[in-house]
Amino acid sequence: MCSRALTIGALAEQTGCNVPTIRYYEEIGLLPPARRRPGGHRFYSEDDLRQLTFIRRCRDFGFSVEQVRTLVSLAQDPDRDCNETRDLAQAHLAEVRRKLIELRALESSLEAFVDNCTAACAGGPASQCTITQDLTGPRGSRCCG
Amino acid sequence: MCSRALTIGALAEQTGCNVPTIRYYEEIGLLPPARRRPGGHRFYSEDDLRQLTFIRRCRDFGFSVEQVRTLVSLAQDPDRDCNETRDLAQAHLAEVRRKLIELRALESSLEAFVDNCTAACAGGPASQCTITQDLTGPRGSRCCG
DNA sequence: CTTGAACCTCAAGTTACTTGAGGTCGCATC
DNA sequence: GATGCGACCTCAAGTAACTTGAGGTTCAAG
Repeated sequence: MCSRALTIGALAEQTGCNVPTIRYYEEIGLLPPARRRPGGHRFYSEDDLRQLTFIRRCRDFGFSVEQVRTLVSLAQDPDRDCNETRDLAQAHLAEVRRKLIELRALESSLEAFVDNCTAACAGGPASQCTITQDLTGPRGSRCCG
Repeated sequence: MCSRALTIGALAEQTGCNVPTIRYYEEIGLLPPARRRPGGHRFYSEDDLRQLTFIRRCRDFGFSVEQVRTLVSLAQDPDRDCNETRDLAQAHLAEVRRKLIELRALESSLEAFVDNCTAACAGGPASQCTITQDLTGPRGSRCCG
């Protein structure tokens, strides 16, 4: 036997979750109800540790809680097809790639803003700042053009 | 004079915001209270259009509503220093770069998962899927190792 | 036996909106 | 002048995924 029991604090530490987050996961049914000590404190096994590590990693990897719920049930049901898991991961990969494209565009816009402002208007009034003007749009203050 | 008045619907269309979002921005004070027709309907000017465009663009660029609030007040106060605007943009740029790094790491992990699963276990039970196993961690099901 | 950290529950707060219910306005048509 | 109907109105509640707070209990050490 090797079931060192973990407190919720120890579990939190080992998984990188916060304590209230673990209780929250239990509340929403992402984790099964924890076993309890006579006094009411939760305790956890190594299996629980593995399961929460899995969940935590999925969340780190950007899966939504609902997606994680699916992944967990997939991982626990030996009859389910592994293609489902892969499809989920693949859909998620596509989403990550879309975000990457957006973020890269955002990065160069911001970079240009900052450089431009430093070069052109450093220290002037904010209403004349090139960043503000770029964001206000090319129409400027013209009217009924 | 050139003040074509816009309905909230037209404003929404031209800025890319949803109608309830505009009302929400008014409610939280990001937009000033709109003027009203006798019947109670809101209407907007070209200036309002420019201001909401600014706000919308800031949001698209990932600034939080609170940051946008600051940017708006900077843009409207001719006495404020433009360096504040630049600093905000720069801080935001740094954050975008952090996210980019994370996302790139995430991308390659997911890519590896998917490729691995396709190559190694396509169609097998999900509990044996390489993705599931990778996410469960290197410890596998060993105990007290 | 006392102290203090860690635990407990329950409720409310957070961000940035979206959705829904139930009712009103304005404009075009008959 | 009635009628239809789409766009508008308000107010309340829902969403994701937690976090924070209040107020009280348990456990382990000294």
